[in-house]
Amino acid sequence: MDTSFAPLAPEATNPQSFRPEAPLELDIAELQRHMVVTRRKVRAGQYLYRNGQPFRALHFVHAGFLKTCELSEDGREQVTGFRMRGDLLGVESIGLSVHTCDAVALDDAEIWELPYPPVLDALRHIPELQVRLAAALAEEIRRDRVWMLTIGTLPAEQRVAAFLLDIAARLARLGFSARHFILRMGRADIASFLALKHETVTRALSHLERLQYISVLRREVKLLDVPKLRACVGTPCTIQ
Amino acid sequence: MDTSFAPLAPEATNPQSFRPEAPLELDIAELQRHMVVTRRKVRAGQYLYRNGQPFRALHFVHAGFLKTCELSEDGREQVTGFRMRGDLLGVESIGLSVHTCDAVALDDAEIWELPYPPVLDALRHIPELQVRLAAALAEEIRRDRVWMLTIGTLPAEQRVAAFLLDIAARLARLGFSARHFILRMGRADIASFLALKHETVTRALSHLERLQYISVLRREVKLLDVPKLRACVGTPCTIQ
DNA sequence: CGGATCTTTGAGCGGGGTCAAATTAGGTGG
DNA sequence: CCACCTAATTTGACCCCGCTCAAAGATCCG
Repeated sequence: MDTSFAPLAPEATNPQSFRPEAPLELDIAELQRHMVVTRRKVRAGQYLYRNGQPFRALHFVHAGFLKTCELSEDGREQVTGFRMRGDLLGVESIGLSVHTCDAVALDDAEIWELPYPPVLDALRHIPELQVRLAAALAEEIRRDRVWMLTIGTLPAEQRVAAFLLDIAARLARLGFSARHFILRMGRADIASFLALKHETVTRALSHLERLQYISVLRREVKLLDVPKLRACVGTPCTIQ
Repeated sequence: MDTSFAPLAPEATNPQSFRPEAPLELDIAELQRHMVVTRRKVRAGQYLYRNGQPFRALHFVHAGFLKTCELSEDGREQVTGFRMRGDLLGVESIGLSVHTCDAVALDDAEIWELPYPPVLDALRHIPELQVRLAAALAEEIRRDRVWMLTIGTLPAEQRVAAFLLDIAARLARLGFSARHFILRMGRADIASFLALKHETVTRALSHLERLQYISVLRREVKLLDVPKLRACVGTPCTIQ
């Protein structure tokens, strides 16, 4: 079996090198005709926004990788999602004056800020985009609920498999390799997102590797047997 | 201790007898000026809509109690929420042509149907309501994420306590008693929602009763010690 | 090189799941 | 109205998956 990572050149074959030509869902150019869209760099580890800070903009991820975290008053923390190029952050704060969660860059990121509430006025003049915003919010709800289903009905290893397939599919939509990628988050973040502990995630990954479904070395992942992974998470095999 | 339910007259003190005078978030009268709002009765156990059916309307709950269920292709099922008077159902399907989940009445319900997409056109003529819709969607996202936090970070008994406090708070907002109510759903539905098994929910309720935090008899619940329940779910006690 | 962080693995335990049975409520038709 | 049937709830006994605790690499950064 070839699960060695040696032949990988450090940068040339990096499966997630920057690719600005990937298509975007949102037509930013159209929006810019109606408001001031400012660009913002956020370093890995920095907060894009924090729980309690004033809500002044929607944040469109142009490049980079982030996580969103829900917090409780007594200090519990839950990763609620991972966001990448093309995702819109901050929509959960619409209707409020402050953010109710954290957004943290896991990678150096470039964010385009759509000032709020001006963005709502802009949408009023672009009825088509208004529907797009509602649709984007609805899709966020659907995504969250599919994860509720996953977490509520699948055991640890299958949650991890579902997580890998989700990341792979999203990277594929951006034009990256779905079979070979670098995780931008640590085991603890994956664990929190999947309602597990980091040791359990590690063990699940190790076991999936022993089954030859994937190969893992720290944050580098290769999907070796996607059909088996899909079967693992309950998607009936398309063949047969 | 008085945990007896004997003194309860069958209807007169029913903590959830119909109360149409409770205030609503959505101004239906305003909407009716722009579209045809049809009323619909749904019997307990019937589907309001099902996964895969065409998405033709948003559904406003005027009376009754419902659950929404997420389904997987391989037959797994997850209760994603319980909906009562004032809640808007179907928003998760905005942007799609079919529903992606089930909505089931747990009680005889009266639903006001806001035809879609006409409702979007109506919103275009009522800018204020357009923002309300986005805000309603955003609040749905926040609610889901708070449950992710609860399920991801609290053990079984505390999840059940959080569930009871949530139901109580929502009933209170509708003008019902927050201390004494009838659950409209079975143990299995609660369990699914909280990512537990029904026996675990039963045991948690029994234990909370033994602690004198609540009293339970089948679906009838009294909250005896709300501060202790709140402390249980991590809300720092407001009194010191 | 040295220290902090992240990942991996093992050993042991326990919370919650599984299986089973008893009890009770509710519905239905005689 | 009651007998019967079905479904919901409760409880016990047992077990296992995932958590806890601990320690040993591995990687990164100053």
